[in-house]
Amino acid sequence: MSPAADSWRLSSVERASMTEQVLRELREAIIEGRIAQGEPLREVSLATTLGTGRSAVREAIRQLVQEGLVEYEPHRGAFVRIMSLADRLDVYAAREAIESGAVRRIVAGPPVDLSALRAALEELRDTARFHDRVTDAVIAADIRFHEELVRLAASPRLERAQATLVAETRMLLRHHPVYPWATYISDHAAVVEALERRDDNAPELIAEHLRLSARLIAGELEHEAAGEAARPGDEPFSEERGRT
Amino acid sequence: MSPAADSWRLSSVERASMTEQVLRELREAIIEGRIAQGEPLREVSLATTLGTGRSAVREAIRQLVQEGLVEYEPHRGAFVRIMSLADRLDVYAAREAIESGAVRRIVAGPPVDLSALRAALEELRDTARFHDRVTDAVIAADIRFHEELVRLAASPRLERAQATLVAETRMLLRHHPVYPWATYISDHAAVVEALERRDDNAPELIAEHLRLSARLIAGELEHEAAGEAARPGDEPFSEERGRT
DNA sequence: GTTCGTATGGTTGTCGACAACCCACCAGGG
DNA sequence: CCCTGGTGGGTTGTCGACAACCATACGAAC
Repeated sequence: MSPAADSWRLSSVERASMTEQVLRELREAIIEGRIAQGEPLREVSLATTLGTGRSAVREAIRQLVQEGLVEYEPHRGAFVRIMSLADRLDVYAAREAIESGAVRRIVAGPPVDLSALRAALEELRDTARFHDRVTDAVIAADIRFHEELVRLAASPRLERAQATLVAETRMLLRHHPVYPWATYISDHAAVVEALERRDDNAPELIAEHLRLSARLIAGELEHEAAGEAARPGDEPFSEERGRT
Repeated sequence: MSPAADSWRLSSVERASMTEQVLRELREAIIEGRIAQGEPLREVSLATTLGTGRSAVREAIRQLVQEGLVEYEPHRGAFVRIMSLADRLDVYAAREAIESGAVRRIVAGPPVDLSALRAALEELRDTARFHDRVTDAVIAADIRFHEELVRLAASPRLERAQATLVAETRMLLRHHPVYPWATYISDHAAVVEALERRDDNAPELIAEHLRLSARLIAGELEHEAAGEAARPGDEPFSEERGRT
C-alpha cells in the first residue's frame, strides 16, 4: 500500500498509438509546409506511405480538422487548409480573447504561484539570446510561455480552446517577420510583472502584445494584397515566394 | 451558366451520415440524462442498439469528447463525463472569456448590423413569455442569442470555441435553477442596447450576466457541498435528487 | 451550341474480423 | 496475510473489403 515506494520518480513512458504517430507526422508536415496548402489528403495514399491503415489516418485527419489545419468536405475528402490573411489575423483575434480572458481571471482570482511562468519567461529569454532569428526553439519557448500563462487561470476549457490554436500559431510563427527582439521580450516580461503586482492592466498588456503580432503579420503581407488588389484577405500566404 | 436561375431559394437538404445521426442521438441522450454520468459508452453495444457499425459510434464519441460531454481513456473506453461543480463553473468562466472577448471585438471594430441579434432577443422574449419555467424552447432561444452575439465578432475561431461549449451549456441550463425572469431578459436587452451605443461597457455587461448565471449554479448546490463537506467541487450534479 | 443522360475511375462511408490490450480473478509461494 | 504471476473474458486498436458517392468525360438529342 505504500504508494511512493518508487522514489526514483520516473516519468511515465507512453506508447504512441498508430493514430497518434500519424497525427504528429501529418501535423509537422503541414506546419513545416512539406505538404502544400490546398493539397488533398488522400486516406489510402497516406496510409500506404506511412505504412498503416486507413483508420489511423482518418482519425488523425479528424483531429487536424479540429486544430484548424485541415478542411474537410464530406464525400470529397480532406485538404490542407489555405490560410488567408483574414485567417491569420483571426488566430490572433481568438488568442487575444482567450489569453486576455485568462489573465483577467488570474488577477481577479486568488493569488497564484507565478514561478512556473517566471521560469518560462527565463527560458524564452535564454533561447532568444542564442538565436538571432525565429527558430523552432524560440517558437517552442514562446508557445510554452503562453500555455503556462493560460494554465494559471485554472480553466480546463480555456486551456482546451488555446490548445486548438497552438498548431496554427506554430505555423504562423514559422513565417513570422522579424519581431523586434527588445520589444518581444519586454512584452512578455511586462505581463509577468503586471501579474506580480496583480495589476488590472495585465489583460490589456497581453492583448496589446498579441495585437502587435497581428499587425506585423498583416503588415508583412500588405504588398501582396497590393499586388493582387482584388479581394484582400483571401490569398494564401506564399510559402514559395521567390523560389523556382 | 446562370447561377441564380433557381429563384425559389431553397434551403439545402442534407442527408445525414451515419456518424452524424449517432452523434445527435448520443448527444441528446447525454444532455437529457438518459445516459447517466459516469456510465461507460461501449462501442459494440451502442452500435448494435443503434443498428450501425462501430466506426460510426467511434467517430461520434470522438466528437463528444471534443464537446466535453465524454471522457476518454485509451484502451479503456469512453465514459459520460461527470460534471463536478468546478466543471460547471468552468463552463461559464470559459464562456465569459469568449463572449466578452467577442463583444470587445465588436465595439472596437467597425459598426455591424445588429438586426439579427435584435431578432434573437425578441424571440427570446417571446419564448420566455409563454413559458414560466426553463423549457427546451427557452434554452434554444438563449443559446441562439449567444451564438448570434459571437457571430457578430466575425471570428470563425471564436465561434468554434463557443460551439464546443454549447452542448455543455445546454446540459447545465436543463438543470438551471429558476433565473429571475425580469433580470434574465433585461440582462440580454442591456447588452444589445450597449452594442447599439457602441458602449465600452458592453463586454462587462455580458461578463456580468454570465457571472450571475455561474453564481446561481454554484448557489443551488451549496447545500450539497455542505452536506458532504469533504471535497467541494467534486460531486456530480444530482440528476435524481428526490427521486425513488 | 447547349443540355441532358450515362459511364467510369477514384475517393470516402461503413462494416465486420482479428490482434492487442486492460482488468479482475485466482492460485501459489513467501 | 501479502505479494507475485498466470489466466480468461471483455473491450478497444487496427486493418482491409465492399458499397455509396462524387466528379469528370463523352456522346446523343434537341
